[in-house]
Amino acid sequence: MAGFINQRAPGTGLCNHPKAGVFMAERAYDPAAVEKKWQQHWEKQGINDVDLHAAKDPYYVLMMFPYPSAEGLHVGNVYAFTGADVHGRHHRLRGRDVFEPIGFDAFGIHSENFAMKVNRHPKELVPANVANFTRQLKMMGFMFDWRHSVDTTSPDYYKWTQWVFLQLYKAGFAYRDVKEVNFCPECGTVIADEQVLPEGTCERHPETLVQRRKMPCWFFRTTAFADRLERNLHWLDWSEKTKLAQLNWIGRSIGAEIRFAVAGKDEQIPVFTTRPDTLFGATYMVLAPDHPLVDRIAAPEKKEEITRYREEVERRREAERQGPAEDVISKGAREPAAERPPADEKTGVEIGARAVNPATGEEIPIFISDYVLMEYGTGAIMAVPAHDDRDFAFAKRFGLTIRPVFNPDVKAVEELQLTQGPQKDDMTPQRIRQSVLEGDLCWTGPGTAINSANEEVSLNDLPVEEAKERITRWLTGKKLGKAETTFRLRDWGISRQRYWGPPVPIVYDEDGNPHPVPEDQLPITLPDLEDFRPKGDGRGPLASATEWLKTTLPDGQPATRETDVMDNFLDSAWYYLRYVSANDPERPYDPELIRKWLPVDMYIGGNEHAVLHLLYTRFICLALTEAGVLEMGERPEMKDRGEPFRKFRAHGLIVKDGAKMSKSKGNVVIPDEYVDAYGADTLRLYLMFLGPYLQGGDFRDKDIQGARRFVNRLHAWFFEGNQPVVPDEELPRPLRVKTHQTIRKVRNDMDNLAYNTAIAAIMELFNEARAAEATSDFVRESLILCLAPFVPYFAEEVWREALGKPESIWTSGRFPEYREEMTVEDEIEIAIQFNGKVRDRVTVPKDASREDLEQVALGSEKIRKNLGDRDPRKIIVVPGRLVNVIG
RNA sequence: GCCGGGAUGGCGGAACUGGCAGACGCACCAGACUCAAAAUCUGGCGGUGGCAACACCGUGAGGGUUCGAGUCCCUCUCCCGGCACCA
Repeated sequence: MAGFINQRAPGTGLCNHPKAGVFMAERAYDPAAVEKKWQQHWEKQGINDVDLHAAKDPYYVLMMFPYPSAEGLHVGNVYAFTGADVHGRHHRLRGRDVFEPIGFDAFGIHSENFAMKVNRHPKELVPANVANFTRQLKMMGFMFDWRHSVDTTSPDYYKWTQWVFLQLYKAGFAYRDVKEVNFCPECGTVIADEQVLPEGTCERHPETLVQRRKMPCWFFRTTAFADRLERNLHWLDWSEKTKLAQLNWIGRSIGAEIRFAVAGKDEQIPVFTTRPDTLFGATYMVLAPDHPLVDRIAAPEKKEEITRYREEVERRREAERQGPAEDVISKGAREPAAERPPADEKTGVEIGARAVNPATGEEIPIFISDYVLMEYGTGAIMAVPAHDDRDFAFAKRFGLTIRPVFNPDVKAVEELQLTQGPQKDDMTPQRIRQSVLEGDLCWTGPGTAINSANEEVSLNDLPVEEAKERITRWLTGKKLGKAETTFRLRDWGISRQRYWGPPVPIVYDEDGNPHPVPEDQLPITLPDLEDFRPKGDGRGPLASATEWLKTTLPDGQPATRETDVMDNFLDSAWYYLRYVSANDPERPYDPELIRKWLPVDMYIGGNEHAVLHLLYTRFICLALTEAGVLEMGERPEMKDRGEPFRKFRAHGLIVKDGAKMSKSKGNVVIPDEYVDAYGADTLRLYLMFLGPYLQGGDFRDKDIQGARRFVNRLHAWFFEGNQPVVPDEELPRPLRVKTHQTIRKVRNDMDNLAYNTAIAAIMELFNEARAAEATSDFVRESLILCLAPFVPYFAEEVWREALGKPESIWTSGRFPEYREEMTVEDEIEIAIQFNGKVRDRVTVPKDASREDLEQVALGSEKIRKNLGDRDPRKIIVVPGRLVNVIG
């Protein structure tokens, strides 16, 4: 690991030869000195500080603020921040007033668990970690305006986090409820749905199974915004993969709610279905085992069986949770939890009541089964075994009626054949259709309705979509149902039975009724607790702060404080709003600055936050806007005024020598070591060069030397180059063309965050410029301005010391303009193909006509040889590219 | 199971709306400088055959469309990510 440190970075000038050393050390590139010099200089001059009020052309660049761990900045953070900083710096060179803030997300279980591990108090650890992070961030040369930094653990910050809670509470978007929630025994607290891994384990403790517990908790009504959260994704300019993850998570499904009457009782069972068109095929119903209606309608003699089934379900759930856990321990490795029992092994109990199918008037049996979940839809379904796999499996198991109401579309059946390759047996499309019609096969694909008519409505012969429409209209008219959309998304549980977070600003009167804390009493500071560890009894550590707990209502009545603290994700769900007014004691944010600077122009971060942080942040922004306490500026492309980020880009992940970095593998790249050996500029340049930024890449110790060599060569060329500097017009045309082409390419690549190819283009230009007889100021300035965002210190050194500019590149530099007519050579090389294979290459004037090109091609000796004495059958000319002679 | 993304030299990775595959960099090889090495500079560098000119093969596998396919269409394999008894 430390091997490379002992190697001398190439070309530092400090070679072993005693004679050479003195001379070279003076002139060679010394990143440590250069970077220190400009860092201090910039800080003194306030180069990175933006006057938010005076700025004329605001451009807000945001990156995901870090959790300041004890280990310090990870190369993953550096990678993420560098990409964002390059973007910000480039836009600064394009003349924008760029605001690029940073802060620290120091509250939360992460910090708290670490504190417990090392047996220290989090409040002691945070300042040291923040100081270390600050040092590292400054070292890396990011363009942060440190005057706008925030720390979520500071009462000056969390006062306003509590304020956010109160705004949501007042607007009806926050509520307290007793629900089944996820409880991580290792964390000793409730966690959000989004923090539970697909394996059913805790995000923080991937080997600990999350329990379901019924507890009183605070929730945010994310579901109230499900529709907008989903709808806006379709136009937001975000990375597709991020939007897709959110779409999956929100899970909109469009269908209908249909109410089934219970025979002989004054009760109704509403169901949600995406296939109302199959209503005539609903031959039974299923309720979730814990559906509240079950106890009201079940036949008395079934009660015992129902209770037994419920217990069985509970046991099985428990077993499912624990089974895989033991596997994990015995295997000593994390494996996905064992699958549920095969989906076709359905279980359930008939509850001895019957429902009426509103379309057929038929009485149908009602079951409870664990394949229906209380949390989704209405907790009840109409079962159409002929056209739903799960219902089909259940019906087969219990011998229930299977009534086909759709005739499978033959074309679809044929495609099914195709896509599934050669069938094992003789399941021809005809056979499949026949089986479906006989109720021996389940068909969920397209088709036309059959057996679907009553006296008032007929769906027969209609395709699926039209049938849905017609039946929904009929149901609506009869007041038996209506079109309905449901979402998978559930409300956000924000209560944490922990210490290290902002206390929920709620107090309870003696009857246990919650009251919001008046805003002028904020912040409710965290009491100093020696023992901040969770007790595991479900109550937070704050419950033991006896003095702190006691308070009064505004009218003087005694009251008790809420002991839960708020989820860490709330701290980070509004920080970008606070940045603009980081030190304002009077208000969370200055409305004028918010209108001017928000929504954020570019947000760059990791896709692992696609559903957690990014979804919560959007929710909070929509909710605050809805509550009337937030109004961002008008941006024409933002079709919803409550969306916080105009653009979001998910950067890729960085691996080490092809393997994921992890502490256990000991292959974690620590930026400091590389900065020491190569300089921050070189590390930045290398990180941006090692692969496409949006896809990530592979960090290799050897390769970083290439980046360093490039900077060395640049340094030597700028400071010791002895080419004559002539007016640009006097340079040979190819070099001038290359310069303009490069400027165009860099501009484009920067817009697409395609940093690796931008750097490659700059390297190409430099290779040509260096080989030329002479150079020009335009070439030199273009080179350094294109490269500057990657190597900010080095660029300043060149700008000031080599080019002799009086002012900083970061205030006086302007990204160069290219001229379109200068991006094309007078003469270009085109390929001559014979029958599609390149046989020759010729140089022709750039505007050669098709006829000229044909003649040139036919004149080629290679082509003549291939053609022999035949005439070409055809000639294809692609101007500017190639000529293809077909013989 | 469903939905995304990906597979290109020894390696990281380029390639606009189908148009010269392998830019740029790493590694490697040769040469220059040096007593020597390192650093630096110059040149080479997909595979096979050939002294060479050149020829053939080559973008995960197989098929197709096209004058022409890394790029478009179909099937399959493997890898990464999201969702998953969601009605």
